[in-house]
Amino acid sequence: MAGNRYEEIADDIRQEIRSGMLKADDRLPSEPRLAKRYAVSVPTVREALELLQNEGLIEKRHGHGNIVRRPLERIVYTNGRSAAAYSGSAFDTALSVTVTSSEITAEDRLSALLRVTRGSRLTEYVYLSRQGESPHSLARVYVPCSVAVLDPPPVSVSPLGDDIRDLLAASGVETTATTERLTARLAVPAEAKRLRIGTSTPVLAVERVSMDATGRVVEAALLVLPGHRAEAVFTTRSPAKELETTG
Amino acid sequence: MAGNRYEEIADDIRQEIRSGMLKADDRLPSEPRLAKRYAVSVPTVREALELLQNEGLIEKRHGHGNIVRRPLERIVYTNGRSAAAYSGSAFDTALSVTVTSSEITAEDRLSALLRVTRGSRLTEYVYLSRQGESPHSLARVYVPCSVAVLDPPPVSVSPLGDDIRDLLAASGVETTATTERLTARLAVPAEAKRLRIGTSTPVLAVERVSMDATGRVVEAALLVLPGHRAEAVFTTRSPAKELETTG
DNA sequence: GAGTGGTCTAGACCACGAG
DNA sequence: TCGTGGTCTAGACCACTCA
Repeated sequence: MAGNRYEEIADDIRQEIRSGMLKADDRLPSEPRLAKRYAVSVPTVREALELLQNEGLIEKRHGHGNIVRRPLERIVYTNGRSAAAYSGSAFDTALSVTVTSSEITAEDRLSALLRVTRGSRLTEYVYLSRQGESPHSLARVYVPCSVAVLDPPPVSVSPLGDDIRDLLAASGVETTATTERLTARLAVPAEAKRLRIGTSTPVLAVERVSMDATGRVVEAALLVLPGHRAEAVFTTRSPAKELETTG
Repeated sequence: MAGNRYEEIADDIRQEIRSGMLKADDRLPSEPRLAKRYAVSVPTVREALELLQNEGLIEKRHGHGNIVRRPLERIVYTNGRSAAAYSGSAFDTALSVTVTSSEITAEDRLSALLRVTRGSRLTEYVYLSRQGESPHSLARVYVPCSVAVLDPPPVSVSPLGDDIRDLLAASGVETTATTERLTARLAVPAEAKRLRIGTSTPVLAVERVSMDATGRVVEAALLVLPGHRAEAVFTTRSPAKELETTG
């Protein structure tokens, strides 16, 4: 089926995980040991493990071992709101979200995203959600200080920073339009470290920009969602039906 | 900066491409030659080239060489419609789209997607768009035979199969809602071969489902867009304003 | 300090593509 | 046929984790 030796090995270990022979938090045999078991060299084993890492089945820990991951909650991002599938009782640990905030200066990318002049002051909120020990998703939310200066919510229930817009609304800044730009790319090293994934793991990257009625950007966010546990769902109703009614 | 040797090498070659020292369609020196130039081993060179392949800068051709890619048009998928950025005159070759169709039987995944019973008959349209010699994007569109049997458009201008919905509308089947589900993953071998990308290249995968007013699924599509040249943009207006009017 | 994964070496052999 | 990339080997050396 899979002509490559490392794919066969990955299939075999995947089977051991799915069948329950290897359980969550178990440590795989060391890479030299796996190489012996499958009668291959260590780099071949490592290629197989890389596949499993990219699927979210194992976590590689330098100096420690290759660990079977607990199944994590899927991130569902629906029409501009996070709706992490709180799939009832399927998970023994709930999501926890930590938020840190700091004031920063808008540089090239952020000034373009928020449509403010370079050097403007912004508040940055960094949302890191965890499920048990495992980092789950990463969101960075930016609000120009000229729009509002909010108290940072020390503990949030919105892993992707949705509550910022609610806080803005509470202080009189209404969001009337949100634009999301989604791309698929590999994790950059800093993200990989934070989310405990590999640099060959695909992520769904979301740029979210919220505007008020005057077209002013009131909030922007950069979301990084590991590909193997994230999906974005958008529903559009009655498209292209305005052709007849437009004058 | 980048502690890894292969990242330094990738940076160097990237620079040569961006600066114009290496031009589109140029063949890089062979991998052993590059290894000599950088005083590293061939596998290290190959890791560097893999990075460049994943960024869409080069194309690896087995038995032939590593080729500098022409810059390709970006795929912009906006609110359920493809709006490939025909960026004016920047590209010397236009997109061409070839469509092939065949009648198939709905299996597990497709029957669930289209909400038809397993074994139902479907028409499958495969859209492969190319820019010059390079495959650009891949779309598979499915229409249940119970909904309509359309003439396949032999040449299309919609690289992502949008015209199917127009054809459906022309035959009296109106689409009133479209749901897109987007994920980031690595290309599977079959896709990698068709799109001439690598199996470590991230793709933006889109599942699109279109329904008519009765909730019947009239069309579904599976889109595969190479991550380095695709983005999906969704705009939502006045969200969460119905809270006060709902009883 | 013992054991682990991370990076890299210097080859071998096979499969593919073009002349 | 020959040069290319694709896969794999059998190590070396370093960096990290944990007892």
